[in-house]
Amino acid sequence: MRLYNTLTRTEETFTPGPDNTVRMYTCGLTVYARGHIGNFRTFVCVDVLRRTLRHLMHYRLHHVMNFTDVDDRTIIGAQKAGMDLRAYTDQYIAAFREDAKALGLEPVEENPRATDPENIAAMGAMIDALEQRGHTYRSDGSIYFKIASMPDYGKLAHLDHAGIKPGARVDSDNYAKDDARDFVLWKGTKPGEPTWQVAGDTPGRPGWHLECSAMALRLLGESPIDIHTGGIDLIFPHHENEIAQSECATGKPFSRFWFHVEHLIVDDEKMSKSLGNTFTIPDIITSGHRPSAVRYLLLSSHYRKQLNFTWESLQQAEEALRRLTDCLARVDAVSASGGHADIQKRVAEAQQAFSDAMQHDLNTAAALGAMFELVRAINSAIDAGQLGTEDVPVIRSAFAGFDLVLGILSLRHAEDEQPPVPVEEIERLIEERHAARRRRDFAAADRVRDDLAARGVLLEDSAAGTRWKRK
RNA sequence: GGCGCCGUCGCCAAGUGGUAAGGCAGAGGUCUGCAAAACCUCCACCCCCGGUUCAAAUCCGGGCGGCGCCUCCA
Repeated sequence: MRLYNTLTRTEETFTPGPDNTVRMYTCGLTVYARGHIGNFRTFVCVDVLRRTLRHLMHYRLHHVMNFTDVDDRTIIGAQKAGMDLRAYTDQYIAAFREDAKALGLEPVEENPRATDPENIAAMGAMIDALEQRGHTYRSDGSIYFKIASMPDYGKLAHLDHAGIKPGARVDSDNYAKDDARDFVLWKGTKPGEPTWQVAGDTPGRPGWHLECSAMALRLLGESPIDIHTGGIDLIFPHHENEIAQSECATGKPFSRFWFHVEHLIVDDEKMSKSLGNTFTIPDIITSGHRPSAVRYLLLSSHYRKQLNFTWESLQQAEEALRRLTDCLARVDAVSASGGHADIQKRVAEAQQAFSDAMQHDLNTAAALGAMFELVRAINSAIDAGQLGTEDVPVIRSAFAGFDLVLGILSLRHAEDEQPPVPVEEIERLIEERHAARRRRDFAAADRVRDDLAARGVLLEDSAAGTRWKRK
């Protein structure tokens, strides 16, 4: 498949390692607050990459996504809450897991935390390697990476010293550095802060970038790993510095591919906690929308384009997704016997178009287009009475295949299994309404339908009977 | 100031050299007790101006507009 590589700024053919396994690392959430849907845009797009590699390309995955559970924000948050750092960050990891499930993220193979002892140890080992190779210096009890020691520093971000904005605040830390571009590997201990011992018993805590390099190499093995992913804002300085640390420590390239997801925008501004314009999954649910619609919306445009979040587009996503599930419900109700070569040909064409689109740098919008073209063909065939029970499994298996990659239909079905009104009650009311219709008491029948609609359940009559669905 | 991305129907969004996918919304029709769903029909000279080409939404140049990164950030 073709995949855009930030390192080369071109689309390249991606191939897995010799064992057909893809070793992938994703920079996960800093767990000082609940993640918002901008954060989750990245994770959903990475999930689609993961699913495409796994379910469409049939590669094996070894995918690591970390939790950053120690940094200024988590420390300050824990102090304010009067909690232990671990307990404080546990809450947000739990929230992440809930939201990830609501958005249909496939579990990844490993979710390390920066403060796990084996990861702290790996960071210490990396600092040792960097010290031995002469890439570090110490100042005020902290250990720094010396950028002047790495000739090709800046190759990912294409930024150099001259590109740094004059007068810009270069570092928010109160640590002494030789060069403004140098970054801290290990922050010297401060009173009241959590402390670990590494690198010749230096007390302190990890710098911003060290954990990802250390965990990626510890868990994924020898570099280069195959794909490193994250939000576009991580290109600089985070990923640039990860490259610096990892490559100077090992003497080998860190990652073959760099995959970056563009920002979610809201009101023409980046969605971010500092701007106060964020929405979380609980916010979405409170507003009466469904996580499946969020996932659909996030997949409706290309991952390398900014996506402007609006409630209108979320509603449009909701309706589009409904068209897909309504079609599949109609397919399930088909009772005529036989099979039809024409519709099965359309299915095969859609599968091809879907696969082509996904293999072309994850063109999810085009892949959805292929699904909708098939939906129209199927609906037309049903209306014309040209769909039989032999066609049904062919269609179902095609959509199951699409959904292994996109993960929207199964998510919606899971939501539908928990309607706002108990299923037994819905079924009882459908029976009541059915009786009313039989005695041609349409006023009573309509009342049942309207009442259910007010409670979030819609009824649809057809020759095959009455179907209910969530609003 | 440096680097990068983007501007396609009312809204969302593919297409990146061969004459504009798809979804939402809207209009008309068919079906229906009424709805809903579905189907059929209708709905775009692709921000502007030049240039290259037999041919450009797609390539080149110049504008205009928007966003991001250069500082913690998905």
